[in-house]
Amino acid sequence: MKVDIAIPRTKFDFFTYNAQDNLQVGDLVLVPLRNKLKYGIVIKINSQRYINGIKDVKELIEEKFISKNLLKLYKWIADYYLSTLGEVLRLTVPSKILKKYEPIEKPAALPSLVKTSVPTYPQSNVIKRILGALKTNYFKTFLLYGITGSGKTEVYLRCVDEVVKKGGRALILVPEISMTHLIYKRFHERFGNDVVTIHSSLSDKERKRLWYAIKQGEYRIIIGPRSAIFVPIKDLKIIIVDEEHDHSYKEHDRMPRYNARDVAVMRGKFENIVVVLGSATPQIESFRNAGIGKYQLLTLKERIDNRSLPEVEIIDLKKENRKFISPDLELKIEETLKKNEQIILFLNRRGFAPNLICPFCGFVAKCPYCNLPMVYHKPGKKESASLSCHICSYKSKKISICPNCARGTLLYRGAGTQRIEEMVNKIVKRLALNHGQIDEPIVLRLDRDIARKRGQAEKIFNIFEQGRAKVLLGTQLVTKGLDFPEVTLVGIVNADVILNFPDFRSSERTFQILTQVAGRSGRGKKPGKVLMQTYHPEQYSILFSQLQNYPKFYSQEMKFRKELNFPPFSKLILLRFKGEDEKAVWNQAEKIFAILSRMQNIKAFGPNNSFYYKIRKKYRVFILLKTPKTFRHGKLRFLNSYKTKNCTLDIDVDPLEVF
DNA sequence: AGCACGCCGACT
DNA sequence: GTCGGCGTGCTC
Repeated sequence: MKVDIAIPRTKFDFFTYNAQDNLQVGDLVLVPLRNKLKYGIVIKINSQRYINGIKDVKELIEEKFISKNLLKLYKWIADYYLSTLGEVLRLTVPSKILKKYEPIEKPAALPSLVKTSVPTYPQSNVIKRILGALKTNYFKTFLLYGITGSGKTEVYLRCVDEVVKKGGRALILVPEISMTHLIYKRFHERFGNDVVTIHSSLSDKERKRLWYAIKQGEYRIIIGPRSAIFVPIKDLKIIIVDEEHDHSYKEHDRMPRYNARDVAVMRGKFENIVVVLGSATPQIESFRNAGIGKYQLLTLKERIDNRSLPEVEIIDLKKENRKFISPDLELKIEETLKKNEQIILFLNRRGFAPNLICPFCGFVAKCPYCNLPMVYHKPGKKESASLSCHICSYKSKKISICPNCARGTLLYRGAGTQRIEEMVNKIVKRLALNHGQIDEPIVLRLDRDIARKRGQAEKIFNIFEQGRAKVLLGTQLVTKGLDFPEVTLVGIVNADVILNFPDFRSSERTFQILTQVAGRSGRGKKPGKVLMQTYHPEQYSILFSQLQNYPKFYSQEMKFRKELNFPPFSKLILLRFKGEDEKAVWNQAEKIFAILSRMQNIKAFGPNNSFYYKIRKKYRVFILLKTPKTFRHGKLRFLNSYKTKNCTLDIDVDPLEVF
């Protein structure tokens, strides 16, 4: 008999082989491909496909390697994201197969409800609804919209507890590595060794072992980032997607460009289980889905223990004469430090200064590969002062004299986290605080430059949690999921960084990030305060994040989306053309644009320069397609063959960034 | 996507 | 003389 076999890390859906009759769909086999042996998964038996030169399956490795439900899911992903099964399986099957894995025999640890707390009334209402759905053993998706500090994690814990008691298993997706351990901590103290995290710093060997261990049911609670959605789990009963609006759930670099949140919902559908999407600032599409009944909306409107949301004050930077830290913010920082309370400062920009500019001729230091301004980084303990391209990571030595006119010294323009750190340290010094440990810094900076070192972020969070430092200053890393009760002041140094992106989601992202970071304030007994510095105090995402009013932001944003026919009113597909030969890239884009504009039900926009027109010497041009939501976009698959020598084409279904 | 084959520059 | 650079093209 002939069988169709999907082979991971190929760009095809499947290959056809001759085989014995004993093979079943889902089996793992070894097959010859291009005079090498490869692992593959049987996706169809009794294939009628006719093709020359069919080879034989070499060996059956493992029966029922992938379940039918998961295979259905993988096919859906390949289909929906215009990818192939071979590409999808790259994410789902360990690169080297472990033979004869023996699960460790461990006692079935009962959930240890040691640190259980009593849920509040609103929490228990929400929990009741989810538990009700769990009892039915049927697919249902909940959108848990709960404001910051309303205790969403407690809801997750309760639901997982119920699932585990009944012998089921739970999968919890979290946005990224830095957040994995925060959630892990909460689950670990409740469930002990039944919890496992899959984080990116695992070695291949450990990852492989975990994959098998999980598949064979060794753990009951699995926590991981977006790729964890693919892991086979026995008796899976619930999938929780924490901070469902987060952009790190979307893969944008390579195929398949999936969104793990949406894949989670589809997995729930195929496996007939419950999915919970949680957020204080749901993605517009998700809230819409709740509005039209596709998801069930659950709401937590209040903070736990009757704590109030922090008071948010806007500071108009137009009136502050180009100061990075306004007098109001400076005063508030001083007051808070004097009271010995903690501060989080947020600025979405790494480095010391985003521009190095000549005051005489206007020269700006730019990356030779991307033609974009280089960011000045101060010397660190190991690195010397440098200019760094934040797009391609190219680094060069810092220059002082203008290479263009040689008339004088280059100036720093703008401020990144390093510069703000310096300024805050000056404030601290002036106060001459009695800190006890002289050698420990009062101000901690956390951005990707620092978090790059393994375990460093965790270390910084721990120091801050213990109160050994008073100010935590950083980029997006300090906005997500942090729960430090002693923080009573959050300062947003520049609320506009994301707003200035030419993207239809820039308002939404601004609202999300400002609301999230504001929510870090006043989580303990003392009331919190937020100071938000902006050049656009009248902009609606700034205003509604000041009020921390998601529903109002949602309805305003929906008006704009409807007017311009953006999601959730349409479906987007982004085509990105890239190549070193500028002309070839444009030619190819024009050619495809002509084809697409003749197609029914597709509105094509472009071709346009990308916002980053050149990255690593490659020019970038895009076409945006808007289609009706119900449009079957599978017919666009033919675009995959439009790659040429000089021009590659990336296709992104449901892109989150359109520039 | 990988992985081989293939045809030109700097090395033991 | 070869090692290896990455351009090109194929995989049941």
